[in-house]
Amino acid sequence: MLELNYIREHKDEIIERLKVKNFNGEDILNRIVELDEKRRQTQKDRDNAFAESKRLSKDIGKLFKEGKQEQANALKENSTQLKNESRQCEEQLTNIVKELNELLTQVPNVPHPSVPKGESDEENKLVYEEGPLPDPGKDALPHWELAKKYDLIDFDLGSKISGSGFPVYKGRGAKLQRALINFFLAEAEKAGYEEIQPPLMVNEDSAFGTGQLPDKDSQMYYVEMDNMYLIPTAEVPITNIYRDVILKAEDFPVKNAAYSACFRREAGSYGKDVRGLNRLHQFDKVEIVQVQHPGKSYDTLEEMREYASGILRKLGLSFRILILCGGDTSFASALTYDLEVYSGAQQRWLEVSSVSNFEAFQSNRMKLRFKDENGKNRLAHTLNGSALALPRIVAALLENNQTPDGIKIPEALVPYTGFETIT
RNA sequence: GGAGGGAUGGCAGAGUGGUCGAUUGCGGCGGUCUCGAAAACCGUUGUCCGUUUUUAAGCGGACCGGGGGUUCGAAUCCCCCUCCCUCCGCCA
Repeated sequence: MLELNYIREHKDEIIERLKVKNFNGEDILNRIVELDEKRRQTQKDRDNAFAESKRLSKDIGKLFKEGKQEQANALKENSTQLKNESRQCEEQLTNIVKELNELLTQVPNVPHPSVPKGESDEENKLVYEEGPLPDPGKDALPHWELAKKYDLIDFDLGSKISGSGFPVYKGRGAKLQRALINFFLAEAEKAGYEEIQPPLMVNEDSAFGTGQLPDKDSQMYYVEMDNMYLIPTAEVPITNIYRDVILKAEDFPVKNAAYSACFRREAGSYGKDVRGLNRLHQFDKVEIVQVQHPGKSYDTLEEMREYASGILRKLGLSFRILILCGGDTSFASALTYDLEVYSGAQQRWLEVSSVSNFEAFQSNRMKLRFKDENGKNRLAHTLNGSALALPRIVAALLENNQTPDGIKIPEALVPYTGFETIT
């Protein structure tokens, strides 16, 4: 949610910049400014009426104490009248604020100047590439074949138990998952992130705070009986730790890491995108979250991007980094980097990490603030990134490291798996 | 799931219809004292919205878990919800 003050003063600039996200904000922002104006006028009227009736009530109380019943009763009538007036104002005000908030929650975050205009992921901008493209050879098998061959993952079994998109990891497949999670968490700890184990279901306030609601609710699994949502990422519970919190400047940077299962409905996905591990309804991920001073959040974004890159490097995976174009940047994000690894057998790039700066967009929704040098409360900036999402890492590792003698486990991972090859 | 008790300012804890945004203690901040510190003493101490003179400050309004109601007036009375505690039941 954008700050009202900011909208008031930068309306035209915001409208212009939102075009990069293909969002036409002219009508909605004009209406917001108009409602804001109305809100302030109405509040003034209401406050004046309230102030007056408050004064009267005090007088009435005094008169009663002095035993002057009749005078008091006379004043009562005045007071009742005033109350009716102020009640009308109050009602108007409630309606105005309600509409204002509804509109405000519909405006996406303003993209950073470096975000290119574009419709879809095809227009994302390549900013970095590292390592040779892996070539496992002509006879290379895609990961779903390898998973079957070595009995690592059973997709059919998952379908039986739950449905498509819920794979069952078995034996060394399960162990590989556990090894990756431990490796990622150990790396995060080394980098100064405090580990958190969050709830996997969240309430409405939390889902709203990070921006999943009201816009993306069809992407989340919803437990109607208890009005809870299964988390699509640990970002949601972790960032919401700081909802309604006022931090001290010296708390920055707040750094948390969490492993969690993630649940996504992925309505509308189809074809090669959902083959094997490419897109799942349930998957594992280690997420890193930082809360940072507004002046430093972009340095932090670079740091987090570099951190995720470092893990890929340690796993020996070639990767590239893209800046998402406006159309592909999420509702709440101002700037997002995607990290992609090359999947040798599928011969395509797979997104394994997404690192974003939300600036004050989430903070404003969840009232995450800090006391600045002058003792004033200001909104903090929030950032998060995957470090990393497991399934596509597994896909790339299996495909790129396949040899006639089996699948080689990257050296950095061996201490965690306890085996060097899958044969 | 059933029965009961509770939710007040950073924390602890008063307040059950009338100048209560709220007694008090602790903590925090500033000061006196001191070479310095402790102790003691004095002062100060939240959040949000609006507004005025466009630093800072003053003024108006809201906020005693959340929402609604009664009343001229509610932290205090009534209703609904959430969370916490105790006991019973169930249970990984």
